[in-house]
Amino acid sequence: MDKTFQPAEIETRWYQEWEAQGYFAPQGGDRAYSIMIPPPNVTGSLHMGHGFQEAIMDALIRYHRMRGYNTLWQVGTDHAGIATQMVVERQLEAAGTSRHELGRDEFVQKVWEWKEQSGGTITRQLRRLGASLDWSRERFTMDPGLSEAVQEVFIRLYKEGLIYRGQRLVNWDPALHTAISDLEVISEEEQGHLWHFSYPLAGGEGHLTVATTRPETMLGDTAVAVHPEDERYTHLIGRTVALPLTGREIPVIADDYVDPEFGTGCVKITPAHDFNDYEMGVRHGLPMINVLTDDATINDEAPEPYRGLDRFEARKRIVADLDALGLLEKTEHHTLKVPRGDRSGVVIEPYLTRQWYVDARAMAGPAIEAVENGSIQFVPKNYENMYFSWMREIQDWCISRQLWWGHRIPAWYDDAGNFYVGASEEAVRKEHGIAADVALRQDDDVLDTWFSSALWTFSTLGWPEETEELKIFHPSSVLVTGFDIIFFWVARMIMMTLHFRQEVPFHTVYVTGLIRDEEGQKMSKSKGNVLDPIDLIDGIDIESLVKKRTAGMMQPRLAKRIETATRKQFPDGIAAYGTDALRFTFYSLASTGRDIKFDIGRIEGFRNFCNKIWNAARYVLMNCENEDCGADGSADYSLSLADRWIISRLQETEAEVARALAAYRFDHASQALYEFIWNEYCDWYLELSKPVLWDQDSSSEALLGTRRTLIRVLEASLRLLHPFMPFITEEIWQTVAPLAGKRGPTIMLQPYPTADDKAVDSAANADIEWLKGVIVGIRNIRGEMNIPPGKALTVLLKNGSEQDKSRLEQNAPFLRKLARLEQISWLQDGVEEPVSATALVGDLEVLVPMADLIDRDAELERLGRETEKLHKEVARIEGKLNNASFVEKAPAEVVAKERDKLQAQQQALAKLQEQEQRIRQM
RNA sequence: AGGACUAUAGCUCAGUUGGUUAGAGCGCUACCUUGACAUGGUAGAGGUCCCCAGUUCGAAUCUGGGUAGUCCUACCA
Repeated sequence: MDKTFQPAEIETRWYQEWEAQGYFAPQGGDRAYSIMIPPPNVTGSLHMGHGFQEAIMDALIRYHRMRGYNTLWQVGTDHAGIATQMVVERQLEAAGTSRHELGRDEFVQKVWEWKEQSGGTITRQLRRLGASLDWSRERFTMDPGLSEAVQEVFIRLYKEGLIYRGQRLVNWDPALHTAISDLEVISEEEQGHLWHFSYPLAGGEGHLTVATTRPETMLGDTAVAVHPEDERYTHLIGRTVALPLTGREIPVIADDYVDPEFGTGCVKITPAHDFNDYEMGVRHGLPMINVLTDDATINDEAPEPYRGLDRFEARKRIVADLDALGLLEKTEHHTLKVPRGDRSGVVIEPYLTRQWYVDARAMAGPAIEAVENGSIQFVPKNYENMYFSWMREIQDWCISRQLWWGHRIPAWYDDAGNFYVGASEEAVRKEHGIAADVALRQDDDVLDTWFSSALWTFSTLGWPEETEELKIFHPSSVLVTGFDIIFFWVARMIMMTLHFRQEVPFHTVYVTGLIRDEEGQKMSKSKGNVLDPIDLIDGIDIESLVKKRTAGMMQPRLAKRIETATRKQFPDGIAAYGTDALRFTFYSLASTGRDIKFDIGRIEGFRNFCNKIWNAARYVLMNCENEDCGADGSADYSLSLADRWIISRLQETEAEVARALAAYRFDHASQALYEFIWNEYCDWYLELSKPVLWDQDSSSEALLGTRRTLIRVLEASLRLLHPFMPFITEEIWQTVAPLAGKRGPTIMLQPYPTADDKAVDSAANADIEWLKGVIVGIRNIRGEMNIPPGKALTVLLKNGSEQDKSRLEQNAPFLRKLARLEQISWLQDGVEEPVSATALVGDLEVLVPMADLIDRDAELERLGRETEKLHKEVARIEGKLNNASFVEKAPAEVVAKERDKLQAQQQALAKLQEQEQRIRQM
């Protein structure tokens, strides 16, 4: 074995082996456990959020697989309609063409080509993470099978009246030329203006003043509204105003919606271009005049001078023209929320079109109930509130998109404007008796990507067929995802699955926090703070990192800033930490309900942890290979105190890990493992094994007992750790397992260690604590007094109990080795106590005679610090016990505990003060 | 505007039902290449648990009110 752990070669070798051998496929067990991966964008690449979530899923999957569950981790990718289409369109643009030039069929063909070409990236990256996904069952949302499920769902929902087609205002993306759902609109505050315009009353005496942030929509105004009880305006209700620039007259109407306090209390109403105005238009039967085109330029409904102008150009012109007419009263600065498309970034227009909708209100009821009655539980629980509040006010879901990449809507139109929903043109003709000479044209639109994702848990298992897999693996066990897609995906999955399967899609939703950079900023390309999980695994030099972060930047200034910041943070690039270290870092940071600031320092610590494990294994193998380690169980052995103790601690660790995983506390699980392996197995147990292994006089039973324990505890620890660090554990386990009497082609399919209560040995724990106390006490004196580490000390013990005496007798060799002692013995009765530095272990006094090696003043200072601490503590407890109501009201055991504590501390204090006296008299 | 979450060591974070001498990792200081590991070992320093009030014998922990930050939802033209 190398002196340091080298992950790179090990990782690829083992992953290929596992996959080739089919270890990832479900096998065995009556109990099933399944997770459906949130399908990543097929042409995307892995980011830290993926890395984090996949690490968690893989730990759960490996844990259950090892526990003997029939375990499925379903893998697949999403066609990601808008995102993918945009990428390919950009490529076409770069090549000097466009999708419209290609035509629909050829364009879709191009997208498929792009999918074939780049679709492997993310799945390769998933493999690098060690994710034990069942690749033999890989699915894609546009596979024939899944497409069939999509069509089936659409047709059935339509026939049940839960999908309908309607004309209403939608969120229109003028750059992408498609409707999008309300979830895909991001509203953020931006600086804008509030313009006040005069609308003259028809008839010429006076005017109303309206305030607007969007002057261009005035071309489509069909009313002015005031509050019905606003005394300033009640007399005008029912009259009309002459809408400037248009020559139209529009009524003044009354509506509660108007806030008399805001602006002038008069609102211009544009039902075709504003959601609230639309509602009011419907209430009052107002005409709806659409003045925009698909591109958000002014259309022919508007007066001639404005036709063909871009909306923002039109805005300027209208303000200028109104000003010229003396109708612009004032312009105020105003911050407003501007809705932008989450993909395109352009301002979204409320736009009147015909679209397909899912009646989400009807489907939300059972979905709310499933969470209320606990059929589905969110971890952490507070996300349930978020879910409820959204579900209770859910809007109908606009599912049609004016794109070419996606599941085409299974509806056909005839020239008379009738439409028919069915599986195919033939099916539609047959069902509705449409003659062959009647032309039918399929709907041009495709479905929202989330429509197919909503079916993911059951469509991947073969639905609408009643497959065996559906029976076994559905509902799935847990969904692991970020809170940002609870509405997009989780809620819709719950609705769809309940409707079509009459069962929940999953029992638990584990909601992870967001991975942010070390300053708590969201990672984004434009901020240039993105970390690629693969770079943390393989490492990257600074030049490549800078290049990667600044590639494709539109603004050179931004690129410069990113470069400077990157060079400052990573002057030497990023080291290769390996997958296991990265994964363990994710676990250690995964406390629930909290975003994660990813600090690069953490991963280094866990890389070191890998190295520690590696070297511990080297030590164990060095002492066990080619030796009898009790693998066949034939020879007699005896267990030392240390052996019994580490076995006992292993059980406790196993219990702790199980507890943590049951609660999705990966941070606790990782911490328990880290502490056990490093602070107990390596720091203490391996050291305690040395006096046995290196002693010429050790009995063969003792040697065997120690070797046996060394190897078996290591072997079990590797299995315990495997779900979190799959690669290093497999690599070491292959060599270690046979020595521990275990065989198998892979650690992956070995049983997961479970705690054996009978092996918990509290006496051994107490004895080791004593041993540690004595050693640490002596080390402390050595460290504080600057006694050279090589100098062997003579130590005297004083005031010991019978138990102390027997403990010393049994452990003297360990003390000598670990504390570097020449001799350790009891202070003889009647012998003058030498002036010493003192450590206390309970009542036992550990004396290091000062002779000439200890500095008198240094020891006095050290004792001073100790006694000061004790003084404070004694005073604190005395205060408590002198409080009558504490003694009276606190539970007796608490009071007794305080009394014991006080006594112990007082004794300790007295002893140290005595020592202080003796030294002073020197 | 409504709601959720967060505030603990220089930094990143743990802290179960109120009773701990408030912990870990990183960083820092000193010493050490001892036959697994310097990606290491030993020892040490470092905290007004955001503030105020309350409940309680007792509060990092419970309640109320602030302050600061993050996020979600809705939105006034």
